[in-house]
Amino acid sequence: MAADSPHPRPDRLRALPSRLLGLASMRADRLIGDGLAAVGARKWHYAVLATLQEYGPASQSELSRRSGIYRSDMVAVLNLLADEGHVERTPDPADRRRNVITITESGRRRLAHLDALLADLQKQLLAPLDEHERGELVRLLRKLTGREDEEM
Amino acid sequence: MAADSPHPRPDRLRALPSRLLGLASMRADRLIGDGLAAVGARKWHYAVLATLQEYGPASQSELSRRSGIYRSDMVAVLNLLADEGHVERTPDPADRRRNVITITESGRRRLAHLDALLADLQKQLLAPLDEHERGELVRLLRKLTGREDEEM
DNA sequence: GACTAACGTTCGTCGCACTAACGAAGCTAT
DNA sequence: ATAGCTTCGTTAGTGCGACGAACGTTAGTC
Repeated sequence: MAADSPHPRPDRLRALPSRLLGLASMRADRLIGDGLAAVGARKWHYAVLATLQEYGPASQSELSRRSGIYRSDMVAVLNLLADEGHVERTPDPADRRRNVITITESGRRRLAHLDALLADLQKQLLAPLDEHERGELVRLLRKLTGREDEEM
Repeated sequence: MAADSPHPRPDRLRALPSRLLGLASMRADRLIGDGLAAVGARKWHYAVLATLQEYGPASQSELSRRSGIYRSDMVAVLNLLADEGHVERTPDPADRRRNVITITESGRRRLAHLDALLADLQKQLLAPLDEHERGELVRLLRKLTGREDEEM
């Protein structure tokens, strides 16, 4: 191999916040993605189920706004969840443009399962940090993304 | 705006570290991506130029390892940088499989320019955080991604 | 001299964020 | 009432970043 030049200065790349964020996010994505894939789920499935359970039944576009998924992509997610029997999609009698999405009993069980799995994966993800640091990281990220308003 | 439904329970989604990381990273990506695009650059160009300047000339695969870009994708990046005259790609006489990539004077100027731009963008990115918090965030991210070894 | 491995390169895949457009349905105003 | 705007679900498609497969070329190894 070529002479590894002595790198006296730790490069700026390693300290670049945007880069660190990207790196951390990539790891997280992979960890969570793989973990969920192992049980045949994707993060959107979890997001939708959780949103449904917490906010109650909603139309697809409301789900989109609440969960952050584009309504274009919501279709496929709901198709899958409906096929698996985790949600029900019924036309809204009050507004015939809308579908009302409801979580089923099976969906609740699925969500509970995924919740446990997710909790474990988050632990793995944050393993290098101690308890206080984990809290700090979450706080900082919330502040950074403008989500620090609602208390946890 | 739509009636914000009373959400009595702060949902788990908002506090999920992996999700916050993804959100923050997306914002960062966009901010930096747009900022760099405004001057016709991409983050990989910066990464490669910075790596070259800090570690000196190297083969493409070494650049890949050092900067984190896949060697498949390195080709296009170097094509562009070479076309713009920011790097030189010459065959390595010592190993004819390799190319030696060298940063040019023009590349150095470009890098300096991008450095200034990047510094500004990072400031924008971290605007919601105070000085101490920025340091903490970087520290936590480095620890999280296993890059806390080399001091900054 | 045959095997193996690394290098640069091309091509293709996968997932994600996002846009455009469209028919169906609701809302509003004149 | 009807014309015009908006919203909803849906389809299709774009762009990009991360990643894998394979190939010809070249080095090193037995």
